[in-house]
Amino acid sequence: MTDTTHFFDKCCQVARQIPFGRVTSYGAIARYLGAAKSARMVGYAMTASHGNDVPVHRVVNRNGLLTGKHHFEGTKLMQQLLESEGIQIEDSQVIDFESVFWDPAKVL
DNA sequence: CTATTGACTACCG
DNA sequence: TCGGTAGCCAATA
Repeated sequence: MTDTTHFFDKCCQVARQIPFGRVTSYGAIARYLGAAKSARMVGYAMTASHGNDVPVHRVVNRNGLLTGKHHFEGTKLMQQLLESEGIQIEDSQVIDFESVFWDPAKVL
């Protein structure tokens, strides 16, 4: 596991630790992993982890926009999930994103 | 090994 | 404010 897959696994681990009713950004996770420029890889890892217990729906882009909604069954499924957790969504974008934002480095 | 791609981010006009 | 371009890096073909 000390290979390149390490990055992939770490992303899943962090995403799994996202508390209920909170969200985080790809860049935040990437930065925590020491690869701030690999934000895309975080999202890529999410797709691969999409079949695991990883609440990837809590991961959004830097603007709080649900860019990954297309990877779910329904484009509105991701939004519904977040709203279900008490997060307000408008036009596939997280309202008060800063308030619900969860920084991995802050807990880990 | 090379080329393409993508759930990003930052910069530019 | 907004659309297009560039840079980045790892996985996949």
